Amino acid sequence: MVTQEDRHEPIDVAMVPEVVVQRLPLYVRVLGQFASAGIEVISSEQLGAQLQMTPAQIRKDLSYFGRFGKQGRGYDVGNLAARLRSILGLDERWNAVLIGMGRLGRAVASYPGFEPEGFRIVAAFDADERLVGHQVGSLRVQQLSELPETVSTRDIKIGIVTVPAAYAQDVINELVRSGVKAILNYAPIAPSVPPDVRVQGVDPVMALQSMTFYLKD
Amino acid sequence: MVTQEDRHEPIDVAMVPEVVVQRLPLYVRVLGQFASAGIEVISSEQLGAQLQMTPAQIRKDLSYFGRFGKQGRGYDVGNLAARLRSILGLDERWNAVLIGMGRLGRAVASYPGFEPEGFRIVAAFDADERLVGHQVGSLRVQQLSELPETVSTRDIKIGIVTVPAAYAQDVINELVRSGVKAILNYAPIAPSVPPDVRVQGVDPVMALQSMTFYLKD
DNA sequence: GTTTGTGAAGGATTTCACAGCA
DNA sequence: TGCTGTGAAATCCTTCACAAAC
Repeated sequence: MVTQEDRHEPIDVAMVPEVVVQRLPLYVRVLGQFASAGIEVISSEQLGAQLQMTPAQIRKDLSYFGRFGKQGRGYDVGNLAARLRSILGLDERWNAVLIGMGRLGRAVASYPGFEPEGFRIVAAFDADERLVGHQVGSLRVQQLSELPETVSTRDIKIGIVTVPAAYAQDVINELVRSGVKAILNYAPIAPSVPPDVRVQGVDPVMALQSMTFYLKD
Repeated sequence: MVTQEDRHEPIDVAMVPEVVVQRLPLYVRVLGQFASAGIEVISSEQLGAQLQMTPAQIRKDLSYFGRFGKQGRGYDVGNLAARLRSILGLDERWNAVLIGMGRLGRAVASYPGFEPEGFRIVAAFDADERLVGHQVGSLRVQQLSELPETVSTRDIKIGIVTVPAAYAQDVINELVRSGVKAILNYAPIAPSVPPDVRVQGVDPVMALQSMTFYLKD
């Protein structure tokens, strides 16, 4: 028998505002924190207090995906976290390629935060001949010409770019041509990509630069 | 004589939407790219094409801060970049403290991207006694108890947090108590801070997690 | 002719406020 | 009673469209 709660209404991706999708990982995070603290049920009020947002926004955000709470009680922390992970596709494992094996690339390759969240870097590339063939952790650095082959045979949808700014757009173009659909860009540039490809920048300098506006008195 | 262009209308910070402030560093970036390419004048149309946004949005964003363009011509790349840098406070130098000198902290300490943009890490801290006193680049690792003193004597408004998730909220509380007003948080948590303190997270995992929503077919 | 700067219109997101359920 | 889920209202943000400037 299929109950209200069990039913997985297929989510119409286009109906969900992007800002809402951006906040989902945040909810997953904070639910994890509450779970670690042994809290099993939580209200939108409490979540809002922790995240410094209004309870209404949290409830509205969640309502795009289903009905996860119980009136008079709140949300089951573990269940809500699991549902959100599933909605985000975090119950799958995602293979990624890493391009650029300089200082930054090696730091990213050895970052221990990806694996426990289901992201695995399965191949590494560099344009520098001298690096090709070297072993970095469990990865052997490949030459860029092997990229399309690797992406398609290993079903890779994610590319991570850690090359110098001057090469980043070219590398991103290569990733796109190879069929990658999501790019995590560490290079300090504003890249151009086709509309069906997503880019997220990881850029500590830009993050600082937007805060200084509020710091100058 | 004070012309229209020279006049620095004092910007009412509260009047500027936050989204606009977030985009300013992006404009600075892309203007830099155009400058490097030897381009001296640029239209909102061209800027919009590069950034994949509408020309109207760029013009509207800039209009919050002044009138920087010339009708029929466009914007002087160098001048606009300089004006935006000044608006963001990027013509000042900003001192920052770094807390957490483990693997990630050392990588951040040696990241060469901060200095050329006016951000300088002037002090480093770690709770681990065994690290205190060690030299990391030009920084001597200090014990956390010296944080308030260092923040106030060296006029530090920015804190960079690279401690493990479990300690991050405590460290952020310490930074806030010491008087830091902007925090760059590398820890995978959603921290709470008072409303007069800004936080920006640098979180590659969350960036990936919001893209997978669109990847699952 | 070209492109800016900007009110006004349109669209998107957030918040309100309350019916409905546990 | 307490809290969710959600239409409707309010607010915020983007885009339009055009007068003014070069």
